[in-house]
Amino acid sequence: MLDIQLLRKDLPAVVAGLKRRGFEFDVAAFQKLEDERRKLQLRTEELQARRNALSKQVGALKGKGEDASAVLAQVAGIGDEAKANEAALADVQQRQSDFLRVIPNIPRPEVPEGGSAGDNVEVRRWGEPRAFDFPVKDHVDVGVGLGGLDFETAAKLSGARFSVLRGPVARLHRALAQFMLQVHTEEHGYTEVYVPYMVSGECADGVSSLAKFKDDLFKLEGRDLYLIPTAEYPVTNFVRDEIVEGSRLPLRYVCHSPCFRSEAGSYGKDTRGMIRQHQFDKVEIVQMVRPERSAEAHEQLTGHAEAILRKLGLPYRTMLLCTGDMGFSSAKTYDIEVWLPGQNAYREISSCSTYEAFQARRMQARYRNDGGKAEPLHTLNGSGLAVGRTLVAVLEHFQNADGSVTVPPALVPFMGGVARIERR
RNA sequence: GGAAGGUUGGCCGAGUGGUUUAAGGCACCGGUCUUGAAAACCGGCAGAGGCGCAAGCCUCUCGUGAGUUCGAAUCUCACACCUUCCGCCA
Repeated sequence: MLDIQLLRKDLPAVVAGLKRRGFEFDVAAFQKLEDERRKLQLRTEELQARRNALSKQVGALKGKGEDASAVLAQVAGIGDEAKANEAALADVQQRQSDFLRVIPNIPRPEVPEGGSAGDNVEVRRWGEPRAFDFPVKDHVDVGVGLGGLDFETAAKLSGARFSVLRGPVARLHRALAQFMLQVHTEEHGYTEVYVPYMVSGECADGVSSLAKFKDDLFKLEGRDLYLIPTAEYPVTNFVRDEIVEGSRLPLRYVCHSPCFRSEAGSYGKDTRGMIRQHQFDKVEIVQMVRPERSAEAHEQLTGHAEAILRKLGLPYRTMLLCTGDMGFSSAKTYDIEVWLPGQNAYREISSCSTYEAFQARRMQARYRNDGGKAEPLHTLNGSGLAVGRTLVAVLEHFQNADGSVTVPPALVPFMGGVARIERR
């Protein structure tokens, strides 16, 4: 959520910042809520102050054994009036909060303006798409050919957008997650965490807007619990309602978890294979940092995600998302896109964002700065990486003419020494 | 599912209707002392919000929400969460 102080102090700057991402801030509605709130708050507090002062007099008089009926007569009626005003104030504050919580973050100035993915800017590229001297298959043909990918059984169990993995392909999937955890914990300084795969609505609204995006989530029937669409949901909420000592920052967590998404708005997209599923695994990296360190941490975290692809030998490019392609809570996002020979295209395999204080304000996550004051910390996260899509990239990039797949050297230790997956 | 106990500031903890302006301690910050450090001593120290040029003043918050009252951390009701025990269970 945006800083309401900033809205009061410099509304034009907020309006201009949001306009860059195509969001029209309703100035008139905000001003109306502000005026109403201010009036009610002043009146309410005045009444409360009067009631408190008079009640104190009653206490003093009764303590001395004197007659308090004159003061009691004065205070009569103030209580009811105060209560009516309190209720009206609570109502307008709720409406103001509802209004603010569906407003997206303001993009950082260096984020390019644009309306769609076509306006994203490539910032770097690593590796060369492999040249094949045989007809390239996509991951579905490679995986099914190996007997390791089975969408028919998955459909029988759960319908579309699920997959079943078998044998060495299932193990390769596990090896990828293990490898990523290994690199992030041993080389990048993250602490591994295991978390609930369901979170409360309050947690969901802490990282994004539940009101806006609840259709993208799977909700448990009759309970205020949602299946997590990413480990960002539980992990970022570690610091919800906390004041973290400044000396403990930065906090760095890595979490391997399944992710559940309804893909409500993507009915026709990527229906083939395991690119877009209702359930997929992801290794997520999360940081909580001091505000002055967040820009640097964002670059670093993006580099941590890229490192996985380099170690695997998978070509990729890194895109700076334009204002129109960014997520609701993000101030700046890099997408890492891996080369998929089967699609002859770069496809998103990681999204690395800095939220600055946007999520922290929603979550009431603060740290104690050097002056001893509590202020919102900054949160960041990125996929490091999406395991399912990494499996897709490995199957396609390392496929051989005979239908086998070479295991990337970095993964061999996690495959029990197996260097090549062949049809059995 | 049943029963009992509990929830107070960054942490621990006192507080059963009115000088409570939430005691005291720990941690933290500043200072005195010291070659330096520790100890000791002195001082500071919750959060959110409003009004104000400012100094400052005011309001709210003792798990959450209602209620009783002139006045609630304290009394009543509901709910959430935690702990322990019983039952069930991977």
